[in-house]
Parts: sequence; C-alpha cells; structure tokens
Amino acid sequence: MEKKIKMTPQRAAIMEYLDGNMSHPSADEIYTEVHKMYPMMSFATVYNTLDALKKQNMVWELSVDGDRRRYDPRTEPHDHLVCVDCRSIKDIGHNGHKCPSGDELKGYMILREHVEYFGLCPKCQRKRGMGGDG
Amino acid sequence: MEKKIKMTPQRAAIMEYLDGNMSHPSADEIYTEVHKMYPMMSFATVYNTLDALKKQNMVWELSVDGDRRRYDPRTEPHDHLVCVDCRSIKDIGHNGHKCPSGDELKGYMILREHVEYFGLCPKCQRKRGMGGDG
DNA sequence: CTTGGATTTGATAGTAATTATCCCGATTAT
DNA sequence: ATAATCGGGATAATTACTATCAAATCCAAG
Ligand SMILES: [Mn+2]
Ligand SMILES: [Mn+2]
Ligand SMILES: [Zn+2]
Ligand SMILES: [Zn+2]
Repeated sequence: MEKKIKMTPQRAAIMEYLDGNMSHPSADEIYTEVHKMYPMMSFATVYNTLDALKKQNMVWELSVDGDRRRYDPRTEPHDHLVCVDCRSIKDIGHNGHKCPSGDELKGYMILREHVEYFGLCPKCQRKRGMGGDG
Repeated sequence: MEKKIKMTPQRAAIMEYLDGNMSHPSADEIYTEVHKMYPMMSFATVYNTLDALKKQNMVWELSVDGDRRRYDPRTEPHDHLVCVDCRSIKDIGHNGHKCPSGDELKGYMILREHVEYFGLCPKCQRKRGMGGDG
C-alpha cells in the first residue's frame, strides 16, 4: 500500500464532491462543480488530486468513454451500463463470471476486471424512436 | 446494415494492414505502417476509413487505452487482456457469463458487451520484478 | 465519349483533454 | 531557525482527434 496522502482543503473538497457520486464525472465536470464552492481551486489540482487518489485506489479511472476519462469513487468490483449516445454510465452489480482459464492467461497477472455493457439508455431510446429507426 | 462501402486503394491498404493484425493498433500506428507502403496515404484518410469500417462493423473501436483509441479487426465476441504498464492488448476467448438480470438493466437496451482484464504482461512483470516490489 | 452529381482524398486549421513546467507558499524534519 | 519536501495555481506545451474544403476520382445517364 502506498503511503497515506496528506489531506488539504482542495483534496477534501474533491473527495467530498466524489463521495457517493454516481455520475462517473470527468475531470472537467469535477473542476466545474468543485470550483463553484471553492473558487481558488485550479484545474491542475484536480488532475493532481485524481492522480493521488488513483494511486491510493480511492478512485477508479475509467476509460470507457473514448473522449474523456471518467472517475468513479466506488472501488468495489462492479460493472457498468454505458449509453453510446449520451455517454451516461450507470453502475450495476458485478455479475460474477468465470475468469479465463490458466493457459488463456498467457502468463498475465490479472489485477482487476471491467465488464461494460454498451447500449442505449431509456432517454436516448426515446430520442431515437422519434423520426424513424435511423 | 449500412450500404457497402466503395473500395479504394487507400481503404484496401488499411484493410490489408489490419487483416489478421492482433496488435490492436492506434490510428497513429496504422498511419505510420501503411504510409511506409503507400506514401500517398494521409492521416485524415486513416480516420475517415476507420470511421467507415466502424459503421460497417468491420472493425471495433476499443476505448480500453485512455490515451488513444485502439482498433480491432476481429469483430466476433472476445475478451481482452490489457497490460497496465505497456498497454499491450491480447485477445482471449469470450468467457460467457450471465448477463445482468431484467431489473438491473434499468430500461437499457444492450448492444454489445466488453470484458477487459487489466494486469501485467509477462514482460512487464519481469521489468517490475527487478529493483524491489515498488 | 461527355457531362454532372456524389463520394473520397489529403492538406491544414481548429478543438479539447491531458501533461509539463515553474514558482511560491505551507508543512515537516533536523 | 533552516533546509528539504510537498502541494497549489497559472499557464504553456503536447497530442489525439475533428472540421473544413478544394481538388481528384468514380459512376451513371445521355
Ligand atoms: Mn461505477
Ligand atoms: Mn481483440
Ligand atoms: Zn443515453
Ligand atoms: Zn506489459
């Protein structure tokens, strides 16, 4: 385990914002929201803090969204529903499945697994529904 | 199904490079390699072509690597071993697992699923092994 | 063959996420 | 107290990707 990080007002603010947050926000969203309450907060600090929290395994960095990295304060194993239209991400429980067998591993040491279901959220299904099936 | 795309020398070159390629290359790598053989090839054309191939479901665009999008000519269901150090991606067979139950779906319409195992490839395990457990 | 419309290419400019730099102030160790 | 380390903020730099658009190419019809 890495050595415990020092607590600072900025880090506390970011952690407070992330705590219980289910939206899987991007660095930009984190900055925008936290900056409202703590206007002294800088963008660089958001990235620095996320980096520190990552190393502590206090957040997951998700690469589900090809456009921007998304952050997840929930670090117990769980899976994700990702909407390919609006890019919303929803947690679902981890649907345990059999891990790859020994010789499939090709010598890899597995640290964690991610299961993502890509699809359309209810809202975007409705949006697409209007105006034909294009 | 989308209407079939027109074949052009550029597209053929890119498809030829991708065919059987197991390295899950980035757009940059595709450009660099194909450009060696076909110097008239432009970067924009690589992106254009990948876009066309995506729509035809002839390549998958993977967002496993937070730094760059990776492309996969293999479009049957299969899972991935991703090395967190060198970012190499290896195919493994799809280890069928039970899909989320009805009420977990929260109204989502699922289009496809991705399973990724993050870990260390044999080479990077060795690299880390030297010089302590840092 | 010629013409006209649609598609594709490739050069380049623009956008936006992330990283690097650098200096200052706060904290900690000696 | 002094020096060393660490964190914060401003901002520059990098880089993956997208948008634009004119020129080239393809295709079908006349
Ligand atoms: Mn989550
Ligand atoms: Mn693959
Ligand atoms: Zn949606
Ligand atoms: Zn590796």
